[in-house]
Amino acid sequence: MSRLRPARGTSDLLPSAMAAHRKVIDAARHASAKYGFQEMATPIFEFSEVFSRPLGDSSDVVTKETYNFTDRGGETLTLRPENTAGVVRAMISNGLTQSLPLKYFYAGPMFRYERPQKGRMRQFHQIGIEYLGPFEPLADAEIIACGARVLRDLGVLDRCVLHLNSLGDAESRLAYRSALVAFLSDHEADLSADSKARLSVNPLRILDSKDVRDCEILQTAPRLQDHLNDASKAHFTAVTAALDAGGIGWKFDPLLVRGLDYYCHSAFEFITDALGAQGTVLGGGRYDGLSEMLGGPAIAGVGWAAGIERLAMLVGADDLAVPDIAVIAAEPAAEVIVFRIAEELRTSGLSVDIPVGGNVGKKMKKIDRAGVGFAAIVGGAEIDDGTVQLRDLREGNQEELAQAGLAAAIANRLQRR
RNA sequence: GCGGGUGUAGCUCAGUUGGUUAGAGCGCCAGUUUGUGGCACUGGAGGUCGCCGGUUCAAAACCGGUCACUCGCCCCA
Repeated sequence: MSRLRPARGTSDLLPSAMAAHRKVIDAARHASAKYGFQEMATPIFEFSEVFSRPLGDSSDVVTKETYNFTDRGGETLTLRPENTAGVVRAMISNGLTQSLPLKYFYAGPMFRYERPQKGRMRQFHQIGIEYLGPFEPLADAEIIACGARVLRDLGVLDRCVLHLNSLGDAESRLAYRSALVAFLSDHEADLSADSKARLSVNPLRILDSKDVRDCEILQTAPRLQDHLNDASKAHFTAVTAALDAGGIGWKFDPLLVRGLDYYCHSAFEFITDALGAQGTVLGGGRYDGLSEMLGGPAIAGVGWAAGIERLAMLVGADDLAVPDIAVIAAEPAAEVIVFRIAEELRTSGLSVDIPVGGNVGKKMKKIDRAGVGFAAIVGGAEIDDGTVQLRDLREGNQEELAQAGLAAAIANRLQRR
């Protein structure tokens, strides 16, 4: 075991892992483009206020999970723990509040200081979409539909259940919050230690406690859906009607409360039981208050993010890309010719490897192990004739071809496979 | 921050009640094949047994500490 290792909670993406990530990102990019989302990126670090102001002091993400640092100019910066705040900040910074609505897709690394475990890393990667501007419930439905399509295109939707809840608007949430606090205060002595602490800081979070006694108490607690005002009820009904019309299955989950403070109305998670304790594979909701919290105008928004590592574990990797052909010099005098042929083949669109080191046998062995299907061998006789020996490694046969027009001949044989 | 599990070759793992020079499979390198891969055979390289200390005539094994990884709690993607 080497002493040289990646920092805790980080890992290298070697080609096979990278291929799985690529597959997830490509699927999400294609699916979101069908809904009109355009790819963009924000910096991976921001002034710390970008995250601390909207996420709130009660959120675990900010209180204990962020990577903060001071740069040489004395600025206080934070590695992004999620990307929604950064996207909204970008909207405000670039004056795009005059160009609504905006539909953005992003993919990139996020950072949270946590104990790593299955499906959870300190540097992890997310794909996500943000739909900025519309307050209409159809926007909620559209981004959920987009999330479902990403999962379906990846072939994992049937292993996920869409959990959906409504947190209501600010008025409904406040009314419910006071009712819940009043109820739980009567049972405070029986609550778990964590929940006691949350009672004053972030009482809604007690709803998704997994503590057994907490769950018993919550059986008789006032319910969020009973405190939704008419506007909030209408919003939720419209979202679910659209999902039903679009053939998207969902499950009402009154205990689903997302961790970040700026959520309202729709909150949802696609959850799987195939990943151990980290079941949430894609989650999001509506965040109409976020822009104002950042000091911008009141602008509505809905979006979601999905963990690439978690999806990649569900999806598995494709085979790695292998060159179409290797061009082999049988003697030193053939090397420049081989190089010239390789460049010509690449110009024609083929992917070409030039194995180095050892004799022809070693080179053949190397490309065979790599899975290359064809070898073009050039030695003294071929130099004189302007030919190559084209060997088909899968069939085991070989023929002599002119160097001129070689690309077409190879393309032809690749087609026939 | 709190619990459980695991640390032996590049990888997956054996290693008996403590006992000579720590093993296997796969992988890697080389040869049988000096212009041709797979298959086979032969040989080779590669280990401070995570680290430090203790017990012992003797420790990969037993004890203590420590570090790392891993799975959970918390929270989330």
